[in-house]
Amino acid sequence: MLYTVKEVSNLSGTTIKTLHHYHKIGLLPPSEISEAGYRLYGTKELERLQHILFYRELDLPLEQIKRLLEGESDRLAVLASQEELLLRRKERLETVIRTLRQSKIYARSGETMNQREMFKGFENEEAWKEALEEHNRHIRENYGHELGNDAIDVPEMNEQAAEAAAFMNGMAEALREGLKHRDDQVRELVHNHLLFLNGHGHALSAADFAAQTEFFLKYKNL
Amino acid sequence: MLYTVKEVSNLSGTTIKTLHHYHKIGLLPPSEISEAGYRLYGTKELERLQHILFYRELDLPLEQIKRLLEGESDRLAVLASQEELLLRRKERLETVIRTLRQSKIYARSGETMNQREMFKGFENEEAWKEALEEHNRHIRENYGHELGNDAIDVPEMNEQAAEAAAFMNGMAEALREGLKHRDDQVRELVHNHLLFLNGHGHALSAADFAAQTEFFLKYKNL
DNA sequence: CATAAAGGCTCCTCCAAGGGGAGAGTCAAG
DNA sequence: CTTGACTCTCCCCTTGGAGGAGCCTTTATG
Repeated sequence: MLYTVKEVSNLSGTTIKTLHHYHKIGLLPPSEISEAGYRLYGTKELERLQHILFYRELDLPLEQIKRLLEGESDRLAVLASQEELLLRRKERLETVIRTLRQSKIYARSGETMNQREMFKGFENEEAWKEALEEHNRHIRENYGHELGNDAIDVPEMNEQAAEAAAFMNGMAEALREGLKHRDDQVRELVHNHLLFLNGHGHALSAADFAAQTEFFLKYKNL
Repeated sequence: MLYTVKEVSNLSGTTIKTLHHYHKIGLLPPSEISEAGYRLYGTKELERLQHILFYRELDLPLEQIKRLLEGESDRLAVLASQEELLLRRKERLETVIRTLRQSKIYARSGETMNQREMFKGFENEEAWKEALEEHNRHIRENYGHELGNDAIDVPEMNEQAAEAAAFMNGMAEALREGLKHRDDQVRELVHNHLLFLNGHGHALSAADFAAQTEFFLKYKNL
């Protein structure tokens, strides 16, 4: 099966101009050229284009993409390294979003923000990696465990996260609607939460939980 | 406090050349120019630069960024709309990553992948631009009622869940290791948690949070 | 005070990654 | 065989800066 420029363009979302360009610079030559000079692309080329788009999502210069693709012919290996880079990119984006949210809080309060903090996430690559380190340290220190690069059991994490979110949302709802009417509901909510925690390696008794909440009370004036 | 080009550059991660450029095109004029012709930037300019960088993260052309910033002088409104766009961007990135993972599965199995599916997340450029257009219209008209959360934002939900899980795990860890040694750490944990909640539309003050935990105490005997 | 290093300015050229459009050939259907 | 949708090449244009030359300003130091 061979595709014309327009078909490839429609499939991939790139423009015909871009395909011309990629041909000209030798990044994506068509598999075949018809007698009339029409570019025709096959499956291999579609795969290569997909690789190119993944790399482009990371803002790599085309020249570098070309070298990367020429150096590595194993599609699976390319995909794996691209995945890692895209995840880093996502983390960067998340840092930017966190920065934005911090800025909103400061803007609302009318305070001025630390100038360094204002630009977290925008730094250049090196500073960016440092920031990631710092972030990981921050997470480690504040939340007591690695969210970073170690082997994390993702489904397990997701399950925990879903439970925690459900618990938090449930509590929030209970608070909004007035606790008095919902004693039983909240009791069950807390109970389930404790069961869940215990079922996931957190040996947390109700008494401990109460101690935790007592502890919170010391910090009313945060 | 005024900053020279180099200082702004270091703070923000932009180059001096970029600052020159933004001055030349009128996107970010310095607040003041010294007798010797040196550019000097104040806090307002840093904030504007931050806005610019947020928009640039979305690949908006500088010309459009200029118009957007000129049309809107309320920092909080700008930040709110930028947050929405960045979340959409993150969603797009997540789609791309999903596509990549799907591709890995196919590559491993040796099967060929549906050509449409191969480019999920990329093909969306048009829809993405339309969304931006729509958003621009939105910001031009009014942004008074952006607080109403209509549909459920799935990535947003996931982030909330992850934060809640991290918070819970952190607290559990702190409990296990003994709270006394970690007062400051826990204080910060709670503080960050509150910041996070506030950043996500839960108008929860420290006092409210304390009230909530007080409530927990009634259930010591679960 | 002199002097050097570091930082700043303008002006000019260059680059990547395409976009726009002209002018002309090609293909498929009626 | 004509028409409309596609395609080709060629050339110039644009965006968002980067690099460097040549010259001025500020600051630290002996």
